Amino acid sequence: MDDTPRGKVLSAAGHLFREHGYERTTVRDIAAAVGIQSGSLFHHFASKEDILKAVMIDVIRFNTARMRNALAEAHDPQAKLRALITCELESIVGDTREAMAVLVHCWDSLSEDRQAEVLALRKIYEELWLDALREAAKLNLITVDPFILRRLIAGMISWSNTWFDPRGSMSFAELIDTILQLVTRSAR
Amino acid sequence: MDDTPRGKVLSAAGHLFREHGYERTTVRDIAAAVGIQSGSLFHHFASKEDILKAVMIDVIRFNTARMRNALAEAHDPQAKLRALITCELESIVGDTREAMAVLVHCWDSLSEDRQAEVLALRKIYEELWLDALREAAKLNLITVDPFILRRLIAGMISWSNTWFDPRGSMSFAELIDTILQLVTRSAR
Amino acid sequence: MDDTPRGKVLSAAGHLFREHGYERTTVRDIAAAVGIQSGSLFHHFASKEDILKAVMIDVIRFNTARMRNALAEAHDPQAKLRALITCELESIVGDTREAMAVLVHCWDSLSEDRQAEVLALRKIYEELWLDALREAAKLNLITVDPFILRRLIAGMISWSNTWFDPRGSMSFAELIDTILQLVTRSAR
Amino acid sequence: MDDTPRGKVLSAAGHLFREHGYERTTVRDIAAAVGIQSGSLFHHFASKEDILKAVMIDVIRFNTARMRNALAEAHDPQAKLRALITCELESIVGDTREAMAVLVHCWDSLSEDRQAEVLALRKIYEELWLDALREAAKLNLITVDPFILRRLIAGMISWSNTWFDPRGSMSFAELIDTILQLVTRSAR
DNA sequence: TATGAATGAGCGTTCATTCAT
DNA sequence: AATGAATGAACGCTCATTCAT
Repeated sequence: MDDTPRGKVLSAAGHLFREHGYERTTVRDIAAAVGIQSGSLFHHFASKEDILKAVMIDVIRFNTARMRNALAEAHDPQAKLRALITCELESIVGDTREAMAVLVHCWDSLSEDRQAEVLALRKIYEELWLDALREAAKLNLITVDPFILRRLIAGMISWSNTWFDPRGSMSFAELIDTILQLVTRSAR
Repeated sequence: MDDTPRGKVLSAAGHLFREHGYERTTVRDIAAAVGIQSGSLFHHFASKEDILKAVMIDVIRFNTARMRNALAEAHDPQAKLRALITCELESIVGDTREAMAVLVHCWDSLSEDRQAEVLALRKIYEELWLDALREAAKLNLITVDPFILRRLIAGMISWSNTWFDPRGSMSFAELIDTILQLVTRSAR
Repeated sequence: MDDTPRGKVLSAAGHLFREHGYERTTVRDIAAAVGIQSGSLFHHFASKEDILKAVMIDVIRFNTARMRNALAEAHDPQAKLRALITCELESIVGDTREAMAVLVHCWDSLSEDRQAEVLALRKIYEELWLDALREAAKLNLITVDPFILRRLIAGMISWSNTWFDPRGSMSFAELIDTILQLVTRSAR
Repeated sequence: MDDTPRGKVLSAAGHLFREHGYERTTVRDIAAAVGIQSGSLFHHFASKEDILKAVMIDVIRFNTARMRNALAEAHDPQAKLRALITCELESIVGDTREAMAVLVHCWDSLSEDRQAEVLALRKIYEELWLDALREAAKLNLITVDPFILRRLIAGMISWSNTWFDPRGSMSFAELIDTILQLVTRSAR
């Protein structure tokens, strides 16, 4: 994705944090994956935790931007809902899969200070969801309280990284439809 | 819950693993929480990982038993579904909240051997869900494939431990109803 | 050999000390070999080191007595030399093999105080050798200084536990003859 | 001998292993003797056991080379025998005294894998001895089977580190002569 | 005597971080 | 920027010994 030293570190770290967890990954592992010495990492990042924070921030920024773009092309509430589900599923099981898994899984490894920084960006992302859900609620497209529904959807989607395989019996598009049906048919 | 040394260790470990994660919790932390020396832990458990395994096994056994009891008193598919959702939500946000969070969150900290042992018990628990969902599918109570639906439900419920507060705007009973509606109304 | 608890402990300890060394053998290993709990060992011996000391003292006493008996039946210097070599070889490769290996191998694991106690008994044993060698020197049966020769012989014999196998190409009797020849033919 | 960090560690370890044994020597003892922190040891050696292995391998290599040089200047079987005894005695009571004592005394502390590595080098060294003894046997310089005689000599020489003192009543040269006489005069 | 839970000091080893080069 | 040796605190675990029962 990114050919700079910083980008290569982040990509390797994302992969390793996801595979072995944050604390079981050593800075030597990351450095070795990039092809440098562990001491050299500290010219690019002040600490191991800062690498983790950067992985998280980058992926949130990237997916927020992608979601904004998708929403810009969706012209009714139903289409917006589909766009949101599609984008979030894509982020969870697609290209940013590893960094997203890190975001969920390694959250507690981040100090409170750094959690707050990440949370500020996350909030912007969540507002996109809540705006669309509130609009859908007004039109009775959904009946469950937007705040609650957002959390139930987040659970379904984020959990899908533990089991969904695009080469399995259910396609990516079918999964989107299934979730959308669960969420909206309940409004009939 | 359990006044034996073993029980006290497991309860303290569950709490600490959940709060700080498995690797950030030291055996000295656990011992201190119980009021013994760290070396004494090893009279009860062969290793730190065995403590983690025991936390997981105990909570699966307990919740499998509770679910069986609830199912025994549910006499139609709809009631069974409600019983399952109630039990699992109870396990996630209620009394076994901490151990259940550990089960999900610390999974990768367990060696493959031990994962297999836990998985064997987990399979029994999942069979209970799949049996009920297959029965509900036959009656068109649900339309989504039981295997897929089980995973979507698991996502919603397990994620609820990150946000649900029984003292908040939504009660425990309302949450059960909401999930049940999402799952079954989609069948209309 | 000895059916008392003390005897069983000493026999098991000798075996384990020889096989794994003193520090790699735990009191739990010894207790398990005897069929008791590790705490119970301390009703018979004040410490692990005292067990080691007892193994050493017992084997020295036993072999000193055996040597005395053999010497009593040897009526000339040549026969006495043969008796000494035979007894010491027997102790090293025969019945007391394990305890003798412990005596040599685990010597440095003993505190200086305890070493002195064992050394006092060892001195009596060595006097038996030196008396016989001095007598042989007077008759020109040997030419090397008795004190030096005793050490060279001790080296040959004690080292034999690392390689001699009575079922191998050389018999026990042949080994005795070979050593005797090396020691006495040099006098011709 | 060697001024590199590696050399200083090996020298300190040899001294300590010899004085207190392998298991009673801690990595902190070794590090303190070298003047570094215990953790820093592990930049040079992967484990404590690897330090022991390196001590053994270094001393075998060194003494094999020395023996080869000495043999190259010995032009008849008698001279070769004297060269071998001189070199081995020198290694046992002279400059490499401590490492040689470690080689014998700490053997069982080495894992089987590492023992095999050391044994491979030791075999080369022993071949030097056996070649010379076989040649001496052909000329009736010795009568005892070379294989057996090698072991009796090894016993005498290795044991000498427990008692021989060059400042004592017997000189180094006299000890060599004494052993050579015992070994060769028996052939007359 | 025997038990077995508990102690507590110490073990080999790990690892994020520093810093002279 | 990059190196790599060094740090030093902390880790999981061991084990001889004690002692209430």
